[in-house]
Amino acid sequence: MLKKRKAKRRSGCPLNASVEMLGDRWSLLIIRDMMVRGSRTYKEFLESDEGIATNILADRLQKLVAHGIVTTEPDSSDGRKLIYLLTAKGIDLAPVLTEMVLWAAAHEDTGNQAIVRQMQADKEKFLAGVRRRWAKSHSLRT
Amino acid sequence: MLKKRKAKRRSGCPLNASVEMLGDRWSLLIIRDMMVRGSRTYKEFLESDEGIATNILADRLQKLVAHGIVTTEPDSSDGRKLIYLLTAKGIDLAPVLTEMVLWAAAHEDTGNQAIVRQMQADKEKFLAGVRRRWAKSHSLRT
DNA sequence: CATCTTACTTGTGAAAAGCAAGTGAATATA
DNA sequence: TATATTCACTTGCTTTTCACAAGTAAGATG
Repeated sequence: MLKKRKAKRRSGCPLNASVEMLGDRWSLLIIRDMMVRGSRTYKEFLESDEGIATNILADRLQKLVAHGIVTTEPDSSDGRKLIYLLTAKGIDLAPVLTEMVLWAAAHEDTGNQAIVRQMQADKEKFLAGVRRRWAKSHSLRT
Repeated sequence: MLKKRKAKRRSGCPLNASVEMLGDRWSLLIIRDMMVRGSRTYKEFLESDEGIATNILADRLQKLVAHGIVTTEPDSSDGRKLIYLLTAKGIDLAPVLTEMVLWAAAHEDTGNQAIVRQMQADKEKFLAGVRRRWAKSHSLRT
């Protein structure tokens, strides 16, 4: 399969860059699964609440890896498994996810009130916690 | 054309709610145009750097209105024009846009360094400025 | 009145999403 | 060791969405 060369951007605006990498119905949910639910394997992503189709999941993971948001490594104890991990760039999306969660929680009727209240109460503390937990369990890679 | 009844959510997660409203390649750019470029009419949106197709723009505006992020009012001095305005819910997206801009600016090679530096230097001050300017010129509506 | 603007809609082909089923390597089980 | 199962995907097919070009109706302009 041919690797696509750096598809050129529609504009130089940083928001446009973000939207081109993350602006679809699945990418941010996959990142959420890694960040807050601790998902690390293909199968775990497939089992998330929203029910992503398997071919779409494969495509999104590949794009996230291509964008340097996610990396993979083989599972040392099971040769079939591939472990997906957030890079530093991926972890840096935590504030974006947080603001999106707070916005929806403020304006829509959604669930997960417990975690939302924690975010509201102290955003910075919440983010520090996410980063610390991730660093501890995975050791960040570029 | 039949109006779709409240399409049911894939899950109750607030992030999913956000992604279902904003997770596409154009919605956030339209909001950016309103928030930072001051675009208010169909024609102004059409002229944005990224070059949105006219039918897609019509569709996205309609969805943003349906989600209560944007409202419209007739232009009193030109009966052809419709003025699009952000609601309070729409303005509350400022922190989301800010974090997405800062993330891309930190990790990608993008333009608009001036505004990015201002955001970095003092996020809260920047957001307060956006809200104040908007309130002054448009008077927020729900 | 003729022309131009504005905010769309329509038609068409291409691309992406969604669903079901299948594949092949690695592992667990009898 | 033979068989079944798990895992990470592919493949094929249908449906939906996107993108580009063209067209239209209401209102403004000269």
